[in-house]
Amino acid sequence: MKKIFKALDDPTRRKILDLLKDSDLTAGEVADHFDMRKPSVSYHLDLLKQAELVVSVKKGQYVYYSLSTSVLEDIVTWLMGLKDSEAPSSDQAMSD
Amino acid sequence: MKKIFKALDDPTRRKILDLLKDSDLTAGEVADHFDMRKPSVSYHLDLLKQAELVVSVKKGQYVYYSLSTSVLEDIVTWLMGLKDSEAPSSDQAMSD
DNA sequence: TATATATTTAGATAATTATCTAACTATTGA
DNA sequence: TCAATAGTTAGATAATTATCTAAATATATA
Repeated sequence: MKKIFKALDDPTRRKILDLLKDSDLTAGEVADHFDMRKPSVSYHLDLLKQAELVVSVKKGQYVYYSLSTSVLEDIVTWLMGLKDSEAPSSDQAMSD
Repeated sequence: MKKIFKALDDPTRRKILDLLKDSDLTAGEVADHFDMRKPSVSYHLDLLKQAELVVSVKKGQYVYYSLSTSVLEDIVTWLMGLKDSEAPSSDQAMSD
């Protein structure tokens, strides 16, 4: 969870996720959407990968990135848990 | 959304939200749950307040904090939007 | 009124993060 | 084989963030 929250706390990374929502993209194609050097975009892609929000597949000289949103389950569950405070509090340590 | 993602990207603040899920607390009571000085906790409470994830009410010399999760709607909607648009590519077809 | 308690504000500092340039690896194709 | 292209890694730096101590504000109470 820690890494996912961190990954989501950045406008560039959130925009990358939105882009990948529409279609898989190479690292270069992702970079084309930003006014930023490629190594910086690579850095953001790496953080998204660490959070397991994206996966990458190398095809020849290209690296394709695509969304992988199964890890969002936990976060959505936690957020919904905040919303109905009357729920039985199975107090697991997601906060750390 | 920016401020909400920022507010959520910290273990102390996430734990504060979990605490407030169970009951409203004064700033001091919140601080008691952490190995951290009161001004630091006050700082975190302020960020949560800026994100409108908590509200505070002063009663005498105490300040009570409570959860205010309506702003989570947007985030949950956005997250679910990412999930829904999964797999535009060569992945497995959905089973019927 | 004076003192204690609860909380926040101000200012300093250490830690973390995002960005850059330069250099490196891997792959393609002439 | 060599040059071009795609992408990442390394190292430096600026910006942001989390923490602390000291001081300020507000309230309660003896």
